Amino acid sequence: MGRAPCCEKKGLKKGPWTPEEDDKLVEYIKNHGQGNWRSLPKLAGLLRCGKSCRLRWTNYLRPDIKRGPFTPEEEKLVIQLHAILGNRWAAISSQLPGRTDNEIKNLWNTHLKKRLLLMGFDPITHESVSLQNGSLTGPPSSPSTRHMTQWESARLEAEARSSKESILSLPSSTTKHSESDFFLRLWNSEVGETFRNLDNREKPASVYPFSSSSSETTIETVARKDEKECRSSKSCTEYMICSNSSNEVVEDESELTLELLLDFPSNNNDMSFLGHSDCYTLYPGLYNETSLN
DNA sequence: AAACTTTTCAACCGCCAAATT
DNA sequence: GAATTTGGCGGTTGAAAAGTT
Repeated sequence: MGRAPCCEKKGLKKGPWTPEEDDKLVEYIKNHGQGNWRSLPKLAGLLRCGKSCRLRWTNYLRPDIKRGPFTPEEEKLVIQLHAILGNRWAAISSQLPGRTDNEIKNLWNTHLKKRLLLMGFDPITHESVSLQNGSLTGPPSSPSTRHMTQWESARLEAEARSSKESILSLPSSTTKHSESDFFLRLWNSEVGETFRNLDNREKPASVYPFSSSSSETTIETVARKDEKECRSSKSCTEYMICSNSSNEVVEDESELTLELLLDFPSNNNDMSFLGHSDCYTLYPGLYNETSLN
């Protein structure tokens, strides 16, 4: 015998919520907090399914929701995160405070997807493509493999970058340093976790030379401590996109990492490796004023 | 001004993993 | 350990709004 059913299916209201219903839901949650969505409708005097109440609250009524149109910066961030995460809307929205997964999904499907297509990019793989006979053409690759490859490549480069910095004892307080390890914090945050926890069958076979469990714990601590800073910064994703503008698939990542370590600029004053180029050039013209809505 | 088309986005649906009994 | 529900997620739908003819 399991638990009681989530709600009586009969006599429940569906469709758009009325202001009165919204008031009841907000008032109830204000007084009793969220949780136990099953009993909430009855206790709040609503003829709605608990699931419907939860959706209304999380997507519309929550006080921390940022309403209004997306800023160009937010749109850039969504595009960059989508290149890495794919259609993981909840993971993407966790990096945009005040925005819901539903809102981001709608933004993608109604604006960004079309814009990328118009710019000649496949909105699934983010690869440059051309339109022939109304269909996309370009190098074949599985979207999930593409996103995993981008993750792996970006992560390895970020780890190599981090190692280089520690070897050189670069001052940790510099802005560029915090920019460069943003990816590592993202990787060790809940977003990266969705990838780390993927079934091994989906992961490219590889060796992770810097990913000992002890270092993860340390980085995770930093990640939590700096979560606020992370969320307000877009430099990591800018870097990720930049570092993955090539379409090459990483075949031997430990070797690549070694190469990256050895490929350190001979001139120690050259800090260009920290990633400060105009990363949006991956999508040339995408954010020209004329291309914005 | 009316008819038609396209776009937007809130809400629903079904699936799945985790939790509960 | 099986059966069942819950909560969360991504995909899809359809009514309303906006745009076009």
